[in-house]
Amino acid sequence: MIGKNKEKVDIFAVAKAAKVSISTVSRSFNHPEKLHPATRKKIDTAVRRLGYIRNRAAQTIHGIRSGTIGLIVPTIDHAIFSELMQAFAKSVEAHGFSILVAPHGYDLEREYAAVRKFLEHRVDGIALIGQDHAEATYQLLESNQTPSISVWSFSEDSRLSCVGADNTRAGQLAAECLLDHGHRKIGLMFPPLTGNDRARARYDGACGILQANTASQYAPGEWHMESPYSLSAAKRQVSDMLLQADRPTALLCGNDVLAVGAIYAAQSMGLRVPEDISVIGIGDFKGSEDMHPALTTVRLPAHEIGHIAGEQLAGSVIGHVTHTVRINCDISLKIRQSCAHI
Amino acid sequence: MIGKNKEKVDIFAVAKAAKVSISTVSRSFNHPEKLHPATRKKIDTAVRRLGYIRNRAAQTIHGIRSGTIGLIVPTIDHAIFSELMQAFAKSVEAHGFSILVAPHGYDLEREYAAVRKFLEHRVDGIALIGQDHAEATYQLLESNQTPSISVWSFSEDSRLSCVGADNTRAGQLAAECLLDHGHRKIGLMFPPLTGNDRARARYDGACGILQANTASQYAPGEWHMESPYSLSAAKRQVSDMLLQADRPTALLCGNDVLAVGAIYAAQSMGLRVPEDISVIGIGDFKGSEDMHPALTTVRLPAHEIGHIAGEQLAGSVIGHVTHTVRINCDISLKIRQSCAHI
DNA sequence: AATAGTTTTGCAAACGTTTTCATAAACGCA
DNA sequence: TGCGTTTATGAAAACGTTTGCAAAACTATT
Repeated sequence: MIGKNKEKVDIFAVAKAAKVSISTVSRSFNHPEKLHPATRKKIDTAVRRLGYIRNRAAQTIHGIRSGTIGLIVPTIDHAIFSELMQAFAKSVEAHGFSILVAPHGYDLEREYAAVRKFLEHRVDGIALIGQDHAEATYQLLESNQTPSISVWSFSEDSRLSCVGADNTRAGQLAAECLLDHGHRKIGLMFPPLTGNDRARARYDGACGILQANTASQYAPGEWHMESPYSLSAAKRQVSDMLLQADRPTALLCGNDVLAVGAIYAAQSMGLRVPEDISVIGIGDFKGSEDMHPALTTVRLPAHEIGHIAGEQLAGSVIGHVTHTVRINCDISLKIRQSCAHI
Repeated sequence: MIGKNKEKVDIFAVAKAAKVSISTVSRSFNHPEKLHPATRKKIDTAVRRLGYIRNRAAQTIHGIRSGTIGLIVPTIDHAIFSELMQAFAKSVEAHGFSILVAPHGYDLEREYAAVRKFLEHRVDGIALIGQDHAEATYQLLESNQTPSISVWSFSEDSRLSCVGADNTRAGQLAAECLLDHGHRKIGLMFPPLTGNDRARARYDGACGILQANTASQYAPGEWHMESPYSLSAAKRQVSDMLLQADRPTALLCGNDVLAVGAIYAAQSMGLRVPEDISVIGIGDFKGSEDMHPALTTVRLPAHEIGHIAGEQLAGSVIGHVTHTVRINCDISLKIRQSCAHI
């Protein structure tokens, strides 16, 4: 633990200190069983005394895996992705990988740049969120043999391996739930749809069901809101809408953050949820279940998705998993308190 | 964009394709101005045609920076750290770094392991959360010349450079706020204190104030709760406590997540916040302001801290910042609706 | 047309490892 | 004691870059 001498401490320094050759030192790390116990001990002591730390970069250019996996997300800063990232990180770390993260702010060009950068770092695998990516991104990934996976939305004909859930179905479930509860005047609030296949699929799913039900007045004009992915923005949006004379009896929100914002908006105006207005979300984030009223929502298993994605990606790096794999995680309607029968 | 030929495409391949030497190719990346425009163009075309991607590992062993910064956090999965990480990531990325993340689950041994691993990857800088670290971690960081920084809690005698806020003061502010509102029967709910200097400082700060006020009954026995960092756990905890005959009039929570859990607990039992029980948090996470009732809390500027930390760390990697720096970001009491006068 | 100066390019060493192959040391057995 | 094995170690090439230095190719000047 001394090792504060100016000399750079590389494998040569260790070799010298232990009076062996560098090959032996290297072997003591990679094939310790091939060493004479005494030699191993000598080396161990030298390593400790010098505070030697192996240089992965040097190993990497030798063709050995870099031991890193890249995870590119729209943003780190929101409930869904945090939960996903945590699970993903945990499972790839169990396989010994470190994880490189890059947020791109829903900008597909920046996403492309992030992929490039990660490839320069020679990551062993790359995970992206969803299926909306620049054509150049797909091409880059395809022309490289770097294993990659698309996380969060399932699709039968995804260009990449994917593990996720059926967002269209999620939107349908939410809409059906509202209809089943007797609602016909239904407002919609979704995040911006461009470059975000998850939101788009949910939206399409929901609209499909609502349109099919001729009696429902879904989202004409001001009942149809677009809100950035932010609780306070959603709250503001909904507050304005609720001021209108004719208001919907229920609100279908593209994700739980928006839904929570909607509920807070209603509550702040003195309206009761669900008596005065029903709200349904999609996602089932941490806390959605615990809030008051407990949020009715469509559960997407973020943790499970992240975990499986990590396993899959690690698996295809290590070599078990070789071909494209597509995994559809179950979603389910969680009927709680924020939707009333009408 | 063809480049799907099996041949590995390295700098030699590009050189051959462009009919120049590898030195020239290398220079075209690192000192493009030294090249004849025509040569540069030839190389550019070859690079594009072959889909060549530079190998950072090779650059790294040459002594060039790896272009990565390590960020080690207790968990990715919670509001505070997400916001911090996002801001941190954004600011270091602006300087061209990629970021390696590792969560350690509040386990200081795992934190040490993460530091080691990052050093193997030859990160250019390391950011840790708070000041509680294994002695071995500190020593490792000190014997290495890798710039490092402690984020989130400020301390005048921190061993590492730090940028953060005064958590003790935060605890004090919260306690003072409750006392000012006339509360004397005050319950406390904090996350586990070991290995978490932020929570400990807040706790000590709060208790200091409460003890100094002889009239206050702070947290005897069952008013004194410890809850893991989870909304639902906090909710359960508080629900149980509120069942007791003699209950506090106010609850001081170690962070906003716990506070929100407390509020949901009260609401679910039919109690009104703040009329029946007041709640104060610490942190001011996203959404705290928007909830109903709006959460009274002590604001710690997560975004600002993350941003400044990123700038500082990038700065000391690049070389401007050379000596230890300690930055104390302002905190402030946000009086909103969840605390009543008594 | 020759010279000096400048720009552009190439050669080769260096970076810190891993690994193949060859050699040296140790061992078991007749 | 000597032989054939087995086990442990070392020498050197390879990995994909960057860069100092020197050579070559231009430009400008006379």
